[in-house]
Amino acid sequence: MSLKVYNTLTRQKEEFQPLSPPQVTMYVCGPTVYDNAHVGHAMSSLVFDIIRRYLQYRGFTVRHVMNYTDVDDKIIMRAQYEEIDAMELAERYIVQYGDHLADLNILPASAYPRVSTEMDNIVRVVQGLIDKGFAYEVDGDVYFRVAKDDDYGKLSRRKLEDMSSGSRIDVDTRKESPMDFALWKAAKPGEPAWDSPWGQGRPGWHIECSVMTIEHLGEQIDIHGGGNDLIFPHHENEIAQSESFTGKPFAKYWLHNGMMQLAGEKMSKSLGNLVTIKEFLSKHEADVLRLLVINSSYRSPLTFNDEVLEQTTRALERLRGGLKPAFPQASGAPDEALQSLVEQLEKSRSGFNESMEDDFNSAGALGHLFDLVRAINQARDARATAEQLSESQEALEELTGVLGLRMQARLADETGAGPFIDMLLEVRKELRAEKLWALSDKVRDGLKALGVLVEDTKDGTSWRWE
RNA sequence: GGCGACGUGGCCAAGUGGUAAGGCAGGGGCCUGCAAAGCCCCCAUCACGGGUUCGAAUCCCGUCGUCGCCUCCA
Repeated sequence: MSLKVYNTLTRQKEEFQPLSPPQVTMYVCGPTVYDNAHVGHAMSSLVFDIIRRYLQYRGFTVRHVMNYTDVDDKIIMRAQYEEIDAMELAERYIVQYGDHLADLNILPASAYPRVSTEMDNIVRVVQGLIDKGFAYEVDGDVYFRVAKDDDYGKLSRRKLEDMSSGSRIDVDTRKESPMDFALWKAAKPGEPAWDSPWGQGRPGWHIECSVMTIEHLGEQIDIHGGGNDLIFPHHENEIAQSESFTGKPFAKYWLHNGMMQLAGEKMSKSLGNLVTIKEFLSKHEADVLRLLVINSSYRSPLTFNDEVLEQTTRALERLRGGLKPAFPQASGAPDEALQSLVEQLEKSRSGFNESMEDDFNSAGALGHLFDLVRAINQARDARATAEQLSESQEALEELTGVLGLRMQARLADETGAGPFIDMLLEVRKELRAEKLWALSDKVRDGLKALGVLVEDTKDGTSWRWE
């Protein structure tokens, strides 16, 4: 099999061939830390976590870097408003985002560089661009000279002429071209500032990612990822800076995730239509968000609303149901039942792989896992023993694990209520033996009201948190 | 205005040339004291109009609609 990935740069699926296998270098643009992160940010981190996990499952060694933008206009404005230090504000949200990543079961990156810790490198690269004629200084600002970069616009497929005509950018007459963008901005009074050959100032937005990529992964990398709202201008400018500086192709594959949609619109801070990760996790399990992401193409917009969350929660229950144990008194399933389980396991495993090979088609892969769940349930119903189910259930755990699902339902003893619930169910068992249905149902309904689902089977009664 | 993406059953969503995965919801049945869970069965011809082809949801043209980027944004 061969892995195909959709490359924004070429607008087509290409065979994935890293520069020096089995090593894969991947840089993903992280958040600007000035406020609570929302589920759209989580989506992006989840998408690239799934990609990373699949690459590792497939035998690649992934070096993964995600940055935090901790020097930025909005951080400064917010800090001034709250009357605290800008770095302190950024630190607060960096810590919070790190917690979110852990809560969401996202594998730790190899490095989390920040603008504030890369300042020397940034200055060095900006100076290098000036030296090579790709940038110029005006009144303490440094701008990238777009006209000097002959393939500028190749990622977003824009032509300079098209852009300047319809431009909404205020024309800064000091710039040679309206499309020239800032590499370094002179400090205004009261703003955080760093020393540079052009005076006190701070970096422009795009340069940090070029510098961090080169510093932490090298001048040429395999995968550069981020939301598709970053294609222009951010990634376009990264390419311009990096390739002008190094003279080499920058990232081989550009991967972009679609936007989270709330009420038909992109979820964003500026539109104010957002659900923070904190809010989400207070109401739902992390696996629900991950399953939502898995169940559609990472490149497409993702519908996010209460109805879909409800559906996804149910789907997660079903998926986990495949891991329920064999019946305690199971005596063994007939050969043909076991045979069809084995066949479905093979089909599901190969189907899963084929789907994921096709540009990480996790939704297709998930479909094959649900087929496996059904087969396991059928075998269990046919009295398969734990031993007879184990191979399939282990495969289900392995493959859902590749997608990063934890598959752990809320633990029974999490609240310490387990022994009390067990005792109630023991009493209920006696009530049922006496056929006192009204009373036994009262116990079940009462527990249900407290979030405990009671299920009777031939082999006894089990319960779980709703 | 420029560039790009998308429009599949009630909802979410795979599938990009050979006659529509999966999940949720719904209907019927089995099981069950009842329920829950599980199992079985049923439930779409793919926005619309042309065209190419033996054959199209899948390719081309047009129309309508939705969304994204062009300004900070995952």
